[in-house]
Parts: sequence; structure tokens; C-alpha cells
Amino acid sequence: MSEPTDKTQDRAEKQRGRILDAAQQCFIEHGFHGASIANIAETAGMSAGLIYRYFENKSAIILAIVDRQLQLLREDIRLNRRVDLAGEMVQNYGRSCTADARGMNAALLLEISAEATRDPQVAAALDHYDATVRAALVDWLTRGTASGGHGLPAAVAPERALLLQCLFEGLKLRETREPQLDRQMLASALRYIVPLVIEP
Amino acid sequence: MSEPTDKTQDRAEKQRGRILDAAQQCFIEHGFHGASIANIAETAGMSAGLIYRYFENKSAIILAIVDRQLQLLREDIRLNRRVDLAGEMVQNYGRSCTADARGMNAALLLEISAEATRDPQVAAALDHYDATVRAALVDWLTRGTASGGHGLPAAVAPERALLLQCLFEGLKLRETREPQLDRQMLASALRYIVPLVIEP
Amino acid sequence: MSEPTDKTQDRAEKQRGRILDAAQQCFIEHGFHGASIANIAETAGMSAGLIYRYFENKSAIILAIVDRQLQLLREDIRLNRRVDLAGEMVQNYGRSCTADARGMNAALLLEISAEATRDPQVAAALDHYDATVRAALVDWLTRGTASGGHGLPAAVAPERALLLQCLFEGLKLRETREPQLDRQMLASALRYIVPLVIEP
Amino acid sequence: MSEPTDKTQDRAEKQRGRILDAAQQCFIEHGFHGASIANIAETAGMSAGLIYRYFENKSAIILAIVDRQLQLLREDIRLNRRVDLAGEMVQNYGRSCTADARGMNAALLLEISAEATRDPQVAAALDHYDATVRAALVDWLTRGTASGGHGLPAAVAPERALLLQCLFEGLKLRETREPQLDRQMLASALRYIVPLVIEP
DNA sequence: TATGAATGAGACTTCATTCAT
DNA sequence: CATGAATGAAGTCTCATTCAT
Repeated sequence: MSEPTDKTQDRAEKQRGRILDAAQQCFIEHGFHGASIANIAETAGMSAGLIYRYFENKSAIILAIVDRQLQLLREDIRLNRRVDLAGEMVQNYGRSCTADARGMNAALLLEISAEATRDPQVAAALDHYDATVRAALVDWLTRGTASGGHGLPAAVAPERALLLQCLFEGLKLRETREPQLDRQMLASALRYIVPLVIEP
Repeated sequence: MSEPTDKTQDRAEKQRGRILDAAQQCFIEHGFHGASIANIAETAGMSAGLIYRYFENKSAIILAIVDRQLQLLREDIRLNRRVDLAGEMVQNYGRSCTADARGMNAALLLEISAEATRDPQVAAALDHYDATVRAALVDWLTRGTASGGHGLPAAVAPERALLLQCLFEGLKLRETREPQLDRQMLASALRYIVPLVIEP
Repeated sequence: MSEPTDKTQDRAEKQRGRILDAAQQCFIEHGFHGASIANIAETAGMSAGLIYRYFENKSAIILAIVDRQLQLLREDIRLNRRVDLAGEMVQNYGRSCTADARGMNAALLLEISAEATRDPQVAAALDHYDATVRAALVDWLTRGTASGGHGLPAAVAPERALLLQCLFEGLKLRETREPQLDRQMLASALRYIVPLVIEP
Repeated sequence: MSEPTDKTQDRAEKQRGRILDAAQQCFIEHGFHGASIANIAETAGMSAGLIYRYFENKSAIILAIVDRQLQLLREDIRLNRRVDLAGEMVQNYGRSCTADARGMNAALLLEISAEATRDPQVAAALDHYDATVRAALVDWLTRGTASGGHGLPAAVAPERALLLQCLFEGLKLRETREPQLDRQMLASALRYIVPLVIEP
């Protein structure tokens, strides 16, 4: 009957985090539908029933993961001016296959994209994610070079942003197929194409 | 009792085709795990049990679909010289969301890619598919302009092919998210970038 | 793909019957919520999954049972002129505790009545049942004595029917509590009161 | 460490009361199986765990509720001479659907009666309740008119009491189905039948 | 005394797969 | 060859009950 204290809220948030971490790992490993709640519970080191104290149902977990990725992305964009897009793409390539926080895990992106095809809520969340990335790219392309941008005219920036996004996501997809792709070649290819896209 | 005649083999092949068509449609609509055998059977206009006369199990159907896409692709490559890659990309954009045969359906590509992450057999089949596309692109880029190619030196062709493939697949992924994307902008963007990639 | 034949329909109907019989028994024994699908399946001698080929879910079974009772009642009313209501009440008393078809089982009536308090669909079906009984009673009370009725004026028949129905159901309820109630006393009591109710 | 003082006992009794009130409300609303401990706890404004300090388990709560109803009934009988049974029946009709204390709530009676069919302890408690009502009725019917009774001979009183009880409970059952029943008609019907039952 | 997080059993339900017909 | 009834395993979810705090 007492109001929830900060301490219990903290604990709850921590538990939610544990569950999401476990879920993300399981989803990457087995996919949204291949991963069972029992699976996630075991990975999180708790009983299956307990998960339902923190999430209404399985699809709420999926949504929470998409949302969390969106938060991470936003923070990433806020912190990061991305001066060297090509270099960063190469750097991150193959890294996301482990479940680290930097950039979205490639397999997870696939899973989410596939699910968005069917679940409108996931689609909406993904659209949101998408729009955020696009806006950041356009901003970066149009901003003046003085402030770290590339001074592209507003008329062409959207289409260049689209290209970059396709390239970026195509690369993510490729990560899942050729995680061992020769970095040298990748670097060379990107260093060739990215400047062509972002220079006026 | 009788040896399998050509006629019965034909019939068998036709049945397999019916099943694969139905399965493909169901997989696109509900995903590999969301589509049930009962679903597929109903779509194919046959009983669930009959499917097991033609396929060992559900994942055999998935494999067969990847294989069939590979066949279709090969035939496509054999017939098609692809003189205008950018134009074709725009033309096909958004089309694959309906279950036509030209190019792989975007949602299906997602589904298969995600599944390849877990099932090594699917991964192998997809690698095969992948390599085929890559080889065709490299061939097309290196072949002389006289025979419809672009005469790129062998040293840079692979990396350009990689770029094209990423772009192409990134575009496929985008199809699932923005099927209504402005064709004008897309055409403009591709007409700008593709020549830069394929011209020496 | 062939149309369902009479034979398969027959079988289906027989299976539905088996399931309903088993369900009725289980519901009487453990209540709607105490009886599990596994319970019913075991009683019916089949697997739990099979039940879902014949009924969409558990509450569909409940509804089907209410409906079936209604059918039985209708048939009973059609066949039966009920000349000796009091006698029949005594005769049936205590019989319904076994799951026979004659009159509704007392425990089942309780269960259904309780469920109707919460589930509007059950309530609707029960209302239907209720109205059928009431109409039959009114008809019987108003019909001329020549045709087996009691020639009550239409003005008082409804309230007498209400009394009879209350008495009848109160007696059902009592059956569950005192199945061994002295029949002599019961007969004596009913023979005293019922004529007072139905005679003008 | 300290012996239970009167004060702590009082508090305990008050807590039990709170729990029973909440439980009764929940049971009426959702049934014994549909009402969860969490439900009851929330309604009672306490934690789920605390309930187990006052009741061994859920069915102990059910038993306690039946017992409490019995207490209330006893008190009611002691205070109340019930001069006008029919009038009171009409008065109370439909009232019990709200969770007041006067007479047993109709839905609760159903729930308890149904449960008594399965749980022998509930059956025993209900029998006790039943016998108390019956005895009071018999007493009232046999007592001289001078002391508010009806002076029925002891030979017929039990069967008349039985009739009254059936009528009374049948009416309760009806309350759950037709809470809006026309009071005029009900009054008219009862005024007709009740005197016939209780007059010699 | 009181909380509410945690568990474990068990409920309903779905579905790939088999097999008698 | 073809059907679809049947099974059994597995999945999602709920809830009575316990227990550390």
C-alpha cells in the first residue's frame, strides 16, 4: 500500500534491464519466434513467471527492445559528430555480431525488420528509428563544413541520405552473411564511394 | 509397383511447385515460424499430410525455396544483360512486395537472411545465392563494353560489386519499410550514384 | 479438397458428442474452471489437442453444453404433456445427480447459473433456456383442461408460472444438498402445494 | 515474544474482517476460481503475502465466508421474528445483487452451492447453514400465533418449511437471472402462495 | 507486522508430424 | 496418391504460495 520507493523502482528497472539483455541475446540467437520465454528466463537467471511481472507479454519485450535500440541510437547521434563515416562503417563492421551496444546488432536489425512486416506496432517503432537516422544524416549533410557537416544543398541532401542509409543497411545485412569479409577491401570500397556521395 | 515414369515425375515436380508457391506466399505473409503447415496446405489447395510426401519437413521447404530462388536468379542472369542497372532497380522497387517472380521478394529476403543466421543449411544456400550474384556482377563490370560490360579492371571490380550488392540489398530492405517511397527521388539518387560506381 | 462427406461429418458429430459428454461429466464433477481440458480429454479418451479440432476453445464447450441442454429441454417439452407435475418432480428428484439426460443435472444448473453471472454469452443462452421453460409453463397453465392444461386465466398464469419455476429450481438446488431427502415427505409437500398453484 | 494481548487479537480480527469483505466482493464478481489472491489483496488494500498470515490458504477463506454468513444468519434470526415473510422476500429481491449484508448475496449463494458440490468442508458448512434456516422456519411455523408463529402442527411443519426454503432459494437463483423482474407481479405471486404454505 | 519479489506447477492452446483409411 | 484425424511436445501465460527484507 505504500508508494513505490526509489529503491524498489531501481530494482524493477534493473530487472527489466536484465530481462531485456537476456531477451536480446536470445532473439539474436534464435529469432523472435524461435526464442521462448523459458529461454529468456534461463538466460536471465530467473523463472519464466517472473518475466510477466515486468512485461505484459512477449511482444511487449520485443517492443521494449526496439525502443531501447532507438534510445541508444539517439544518444549515439547526440554524442557523435561522425566526421569519418566510411571509417566508422569499417570499424563497426562485424562488431555488431556480438551483442555490444554500439550500433544495432545486424541480426537483430534483420529480425526487427522482418517482424515489422507483420506487427504494426513494431513497424511504427522502426519507422521512428528510421526517421531519426534519416534526419541525422540530412542534418549532417546540409550543415556547413565549419560545424562538421558537408554543406550539401537542401535539394539533394535527402536523396544522398537515402543512398547512405541503403548502403549502411545493406552493409549491416552483409555483416550477417560475411562477417569475415576482408576489411581492406571494404575500407577501400567505402573510401571510394562515401566521399562521392557526401561531397557536393 | 511400377517404376516411376516421366509422367509421374512430372506430376511430382508440379506438386512440389504448387507447394513452394503456397509456402512462399505464406512465408512472406507470416514469416517462417508464423506460417503453419496447415496454412501452406490450405493455400496450396491440398491436405497437410500430402506435403510430407514431397518434403521431409518444414525446413526442407525453406531450403527448397532458397534453392528455387537461386535457380530463378541464374536463369535471370543468363537471359538478362542488365544494361541499365539503376533503371531496373527503380523499376523493380516496390514490385517485389507482391509475390512476383522478378527479383526476390523483399520480405522473403529478410526472412531468409534472418533464418540463415541460425540454420547453417539455409546459410549455405544463401551463400551460394550470394556468390552467384557477386560473380555475375563482377563479370558484368569487367567484361568489355563491346559485350555489354563496363571494362573495369579486375583489381577494383570486386569491391565495386560489393558496393552494388550492398546498395541493392539495402534498397530491398528499404522496400519493406517505405514501399511508397518517391520514385522520382529514388531514380535521381540512383542515376547519380550507380554510374559513379560502375564507371572506371 | 473434396467436400466433407456425410461419413466424415458423422464422425465429427460423434466426436463432438464424445467431447461434450466428457466435458459435462467433468464440469459436474469439478466445475467449469476446476475441470481442465486435459481432464476432459482424458475422460473422453483422446488427446487434449484433438479437442481443439472440434471446439475453438474451452468456453465454446461450455456454450455448447448449455445449448445442448436447451435442445434436450425443447424436445422434452414437445414430447411431454406433463400431466402430473408434482409427481414428476418427485420422480426426478435426486436422479439428475447422475449425468442422465432427463432434466438438467442439478450441479450443472448451478455451474451454468454461476457462470451466467459473469459471461454474457452464457447468460444469453441461459435466458433463452429460461424463456423456453416459462413459455411452456404458461402454455400449460392456460391451455384448456380438455387438452391437458389447467385453464388458468391469462392474467394470473405468468405469476403462477414464475412460482412454479422458482419452486422447481429451488428443488434442483436442494437436490445438490440433500440428495437423500425423504421422498415421502417431498411427495407430500409437493402434492399439497402444486395443486394450489395450478388450480384456478 | 509477547503474549497476544486483547488489542492484537482485536486487530487480527479486524484484519480478517477486511480480508473477508474483500474476498466476498471478489468472489461475487469473479467466482471462487476467477478471483485471485492478488485481486482480493488489492481490494482489501493490503499485500498478497499478508493474507496468508490470517488464512492458511484460499479455500480457508471460502470456508470462513460461509461461516461468517452463518453467523450473520443466526444473528438475523435472533433479532428478527419475520412476521411478513412474503413482504420481506419482495423487499429483498434484487437487493442482494449489491454486496450488502442482509440475506446472502444471490451470486454468492450460487458460488457456495456449486463449491459445496465438490468440497466436503464447504458442503458441511453449508449443511449447517441450511439446517439453521430450516430449524428457524419450523420453529416459526409451529410456534403459537400469540408469539408471532403460525401454530402449524409439528407433523406438517417440516414439509412446509421445505417448500418455503425451496421457494426462497429458487427466488434467490432467479434474482441472478432477472434482477429487473416486475416487483408488482412478484409481490402478487408471493402474497398468493406464501399464506397457502404457512396457514394450516 | 507487512511487503511484494520470486517460484513452480499447471492451465490453455498451437502445430509439426504421423498414419489409418 | 491423398486425406485429415490424431498425437505429443512445446509455448505462452496465470496464480497460489513462500520468503527475504
